[in-house]
Amino acid sequence: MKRRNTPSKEAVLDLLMNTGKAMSRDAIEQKLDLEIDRATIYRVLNRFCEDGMVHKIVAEDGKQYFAVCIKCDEKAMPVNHFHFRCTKCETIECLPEAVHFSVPNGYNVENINCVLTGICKDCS
Amino acid sequence: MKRRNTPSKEAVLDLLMNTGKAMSRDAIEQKLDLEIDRATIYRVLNRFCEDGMVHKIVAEDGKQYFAVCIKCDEKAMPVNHFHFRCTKCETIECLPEAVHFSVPNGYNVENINCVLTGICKDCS
DNA sequence: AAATTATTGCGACATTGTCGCAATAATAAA
DNA sequence: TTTATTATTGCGACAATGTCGCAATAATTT
Repeated sequence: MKRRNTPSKEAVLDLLMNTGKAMSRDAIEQKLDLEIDRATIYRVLNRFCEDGMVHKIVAEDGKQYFAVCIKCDEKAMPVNHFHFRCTKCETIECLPEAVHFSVPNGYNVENINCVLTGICKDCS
Repeated sequence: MKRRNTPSKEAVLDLLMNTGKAMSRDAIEQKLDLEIDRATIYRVLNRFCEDGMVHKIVAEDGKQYFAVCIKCDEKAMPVNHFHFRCTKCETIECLPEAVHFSVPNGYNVENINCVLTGICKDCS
């Protein structure tokens, strides 16, 4: 299962790196110059997630958002960080704020999904 | 807009109070003895939310889950608490763990949605 | 240049959540 | 009790999300 380099793959990754925010499939589709099929975009994104280059967040709107992890490393972003979704510009940012919590005995946490919703700095 | 008492309303509320967990529309539909239309269930639930009796969480599966707030008060549950979604029994619990965070200047938080996913005490 | 196989596009699908509209039923008024 | 008011329901329709199978395409290896 060796990965191959394709225009779709590069275009999506470039876009995610340039915007630096978490984007939904339709936002990606709109901002892209290329026309890429919906299913393909999801497959590309999910492959990125498998390879650990991208992480996925599900927001209150029930949609999946994808953000590059590299950006997180640059800013020394904690692994489990909060996300901020702006309802005006419809983007999601990774916040440099770690999620701290504890769970009762017997609970086994495998995944964390924390999203704060509101108006972001640029929009207020 | 005075609320009226209906069998649907009572049935849904009873169910939510008895299970004490956050349930999705389809889980509610299955566990219910009555047959209630999908749209009606959503309308009942959203009315509960408007009235502050129920709160809504969106999980990583992109679905909405609804939990009674009364239970939170009994246990002195913090307003913004973590939720735990078990992938085995497919239920969501309110955890007695408050969500603490801070946001950069200029950000205005209106809503909080924090879900931890994994295996719960009963299923492990 | 040919063979291998990862990737793509297309169509189809199940599912979620919402909305408008006419019919029904809960409550208030007579 | 009977009538009037209007909140609620059921139905159908709808847009949107995310997934999957399959045949065609194209990136990589031989």
